[in-house]
Amino acid sequence: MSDRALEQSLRRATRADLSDLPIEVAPRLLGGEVRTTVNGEEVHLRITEVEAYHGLGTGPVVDPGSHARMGQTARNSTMWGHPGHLYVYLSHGIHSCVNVVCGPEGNAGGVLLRAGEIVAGVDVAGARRALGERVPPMRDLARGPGRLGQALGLRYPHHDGIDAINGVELAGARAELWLGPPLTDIATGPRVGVAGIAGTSAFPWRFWVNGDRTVSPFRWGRGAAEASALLN
DNA sequence: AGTAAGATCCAC
DNA sequence: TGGATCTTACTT
Repeated sequence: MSDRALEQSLRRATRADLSDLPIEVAPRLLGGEVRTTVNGEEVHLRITEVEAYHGLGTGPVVDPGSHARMGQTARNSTMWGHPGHLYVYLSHGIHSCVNVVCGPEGNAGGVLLRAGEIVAGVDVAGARRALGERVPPMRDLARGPGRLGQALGLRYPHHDGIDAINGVELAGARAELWLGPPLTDIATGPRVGVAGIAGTSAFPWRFWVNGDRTVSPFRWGRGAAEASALLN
């Protein structure tokens, strides 16, 4: 299928698409797109890698790796908001990472967008990602959650909570979420950089497009390799 | 009030 | 492999 035909098979996500548990919604986002317009500059990102995060009481098992594991706080309150809003948080004091809020209304949950391919607005994304003179190669423009957030132009705290269903402007930005037909070749595994048991195969809540070059490399979280060895 | 760790990235 | 950089949440 041509890129144009593929693009035309996409449709705007609805709230209903995102009202199931994060582990159910996460694989549905693969092959879809996030489109942002920030300060008049538009970028389209094809999603190739995601991770599901639950909240306290969301789903049949507690997720010890989620920001929402301890209940609602000022930082994570967006995770309790409407499905289709974006939870943007600051990682390591530097990187703005983007989640799609999902799950039954009133429950916390989200899907972290970990990597993707820039399919429109490559120049804009490249300029945002450039460090000095050096512009990263195409493959690395949105490979990893920090890079992805930067490429899309979404930043903490200004854009935390932005509505990607209705495309409501917030702090000079608009965001849209588009979904495609279900993909058949999806891989799963432990989440990247998540500490302890939550970062092991006991929580195979990372989903990616099998064989896609833009998927980020795997890395154990603190204590996760040790915990994984004990699982046997 | 102090501190440790964090859903990361980049250069050495 | 370690430094950047800062917020959050837990400890004293």
